[in-house]
Amino acid sequence: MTGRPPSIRDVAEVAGVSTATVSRTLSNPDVVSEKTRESVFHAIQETGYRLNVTARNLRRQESGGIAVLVPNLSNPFFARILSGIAEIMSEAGYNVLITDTSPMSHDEHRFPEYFRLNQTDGLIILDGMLNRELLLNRGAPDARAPMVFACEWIDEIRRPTVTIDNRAASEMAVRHLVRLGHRKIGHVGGPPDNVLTTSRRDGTREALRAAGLPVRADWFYDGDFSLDSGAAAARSWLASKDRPTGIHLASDEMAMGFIGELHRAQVSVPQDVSVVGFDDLEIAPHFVPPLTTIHQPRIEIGRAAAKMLLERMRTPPQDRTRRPAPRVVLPVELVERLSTAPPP
Amino acid sequence: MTGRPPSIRDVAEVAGVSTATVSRTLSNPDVVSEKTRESVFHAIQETGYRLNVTARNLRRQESGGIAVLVPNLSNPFFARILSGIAEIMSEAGYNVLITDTSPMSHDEHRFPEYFRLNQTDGLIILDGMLNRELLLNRGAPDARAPMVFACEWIDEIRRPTVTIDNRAASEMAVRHLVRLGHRKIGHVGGPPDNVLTTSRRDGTREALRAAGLPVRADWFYDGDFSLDSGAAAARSWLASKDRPTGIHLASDEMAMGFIGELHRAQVSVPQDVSVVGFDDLEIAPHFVPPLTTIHQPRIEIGRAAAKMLLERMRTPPQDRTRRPAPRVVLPVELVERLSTAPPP
DNA sequence: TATGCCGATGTAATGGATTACATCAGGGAT
DNA sequence: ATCCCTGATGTAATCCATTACATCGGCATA
Repeated sequence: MTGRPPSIRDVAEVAGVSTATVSRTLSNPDVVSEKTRESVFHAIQETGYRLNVTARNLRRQESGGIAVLVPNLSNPFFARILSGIAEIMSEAGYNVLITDTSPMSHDEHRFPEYFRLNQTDGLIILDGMLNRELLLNRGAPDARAPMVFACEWIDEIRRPTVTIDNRAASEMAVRHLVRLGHRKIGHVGGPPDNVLTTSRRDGTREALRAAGLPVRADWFYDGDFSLDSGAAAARSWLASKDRPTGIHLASDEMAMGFIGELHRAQVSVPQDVSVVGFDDLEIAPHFVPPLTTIHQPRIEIGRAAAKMLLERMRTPPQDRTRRPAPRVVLPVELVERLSTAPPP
Repeated sequence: MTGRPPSIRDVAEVAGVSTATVSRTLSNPDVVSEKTRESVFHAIQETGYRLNVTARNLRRQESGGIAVLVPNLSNPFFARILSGIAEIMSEAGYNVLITDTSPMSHDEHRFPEYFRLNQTDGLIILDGMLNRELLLNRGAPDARAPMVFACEWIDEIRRPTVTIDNRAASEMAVRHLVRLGHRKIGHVGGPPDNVLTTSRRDGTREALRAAGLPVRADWFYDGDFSLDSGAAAARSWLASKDRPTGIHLASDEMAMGFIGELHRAQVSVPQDVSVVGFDDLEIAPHFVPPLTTIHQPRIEIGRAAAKMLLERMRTPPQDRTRRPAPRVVLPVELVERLSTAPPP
């Protein structure tokens, strides 16, 4: 009874037209006469026909999907960015393949799989630490593949980017501490080679310098954006003699890990030390204490990246390389909550 | 210079064999002679050939991908489950399409898109509130499509499931409060019709009954698993006269929202009220105070669901409907941290 | 009436890999 | 020497939708 699913042929037969007409009715309704159009739609109803996307993709030399490369899916920071991407992309009829790159970095072997030709029509990259050569040479998406960076980026690779002004954002964070009266201000950065780490650290330094405050190496702790690394930074802070009274951490997760660890040591925020995070995760306003932080418009970042990629996919390759890669910078804002106060 | 990418034909030509042999070399190396195999591999190297997955999928009547239906991507609970799924699935050569169902529930219209025939070879469903009929009748994955449920499930749909024993888990949570000496215990549940809500609430009731404690309707608050709903529950708690001294909330996010809101009202946990969550999110040990909660083996849930789906996809349809749907129940444990203490 | 054009539709090639079936060569058995 | 069998390989149909090109009918203009 239920043989194979109905194909365009069956529809054509029922409607009494050729397969070409059915196809046209579906992808370009205006070119067929109204009478035909109706009988085709009717035949589609009757047969229960559904387009075979794979066949279309094969013929059109597309894949119907795009891939998003996320450095770490467990980081809640990315969820809303992905929502934004998925929203725009599925509206445009694309599938969104989400790929966590963290296993790849250690297992280069599997990497090119994700780039198999025809596997994806485009790439949104949220991970600035991917192996450059791998990205450009080996795996199939040769230098001409539509590709946009969001949040993070890679300097040597000239591609459209959607970012925020990380430097200015960290400056804002630090200025806020300065404004509250802090004179001893520290910083916890992300992983060493990350572009965000660099810009945020530079912003922090710049703001300190502008305020005439010391930039002390022993007040600049290392982290990796994770909760645990925030806790580790807290331990360093506790261990030092001359402690900063205000700290700006390059991610909310670190800020929360930091505060959590201090709490365990009976040190309270903001009474004993003020904390400014970065990201404004959903949980930030619910944390104890509610976190002062830099708000990133994450859904917007995702949407903007998706739109940019769509545009990029629509422009023919030769035009693509010619024009300079557009750079969108979205605005951020400081959200003042209760993890900051005047110094003790 | 760079025409279209090399196809199996080009390889065949270079290797001096037929396309059939190339295909066999790739998908079934044992049947070709060693000499041929070598020359084919060599030709692949030389031409830079990559398999066109779309063509293979068309021919094999597969899609090469599976879809995961997540109720809410922003909920950090799902990240590790997705990691587990992706790990197993990409090992097996499948793409993983992650789909947030929250826009769908309101926009039924778009729903069937995701189920287009040949769009996915299987489904992992983490959302027990999907429209049953939609799932079974309309969209293409007619009743025979490989489909497994994880975390949540739908009673009327008999499919393999990977779950935890939610009822027993909540019993554990409540027993812990009882053991600490609490006699007035409340509960905050998830969204009304959710299967998890029901089982966890039942577990809570059962444990109270077993301990000879009152099950008071005014101590059972409504929530929806979100941070905000936890905060709302806290406001209800604050507003009531006769307050429970211990609360078990059906998700960590709610527990954190609850604690955060209480903190704002100068009520502290666990001094004034003890809190037990559910899930053991990454942030739970870093929260202030560190959260006592039920640990769910989330990566394992993801892995198990993926393995089950793979097996399901391998068994022919007729066998599939015949055999009873397997049910895997993974163990949970109570993690005692600092959000619980004896009652004031 | 003949010519030309346009809109609507059909015909058939195409995309790339898979695989049922056909073929062929070589070894072993009689 | 003949026949059969087996392992290796080739031939060609197939999966389904798309689209360049061909065709056809009808209307308008000369």
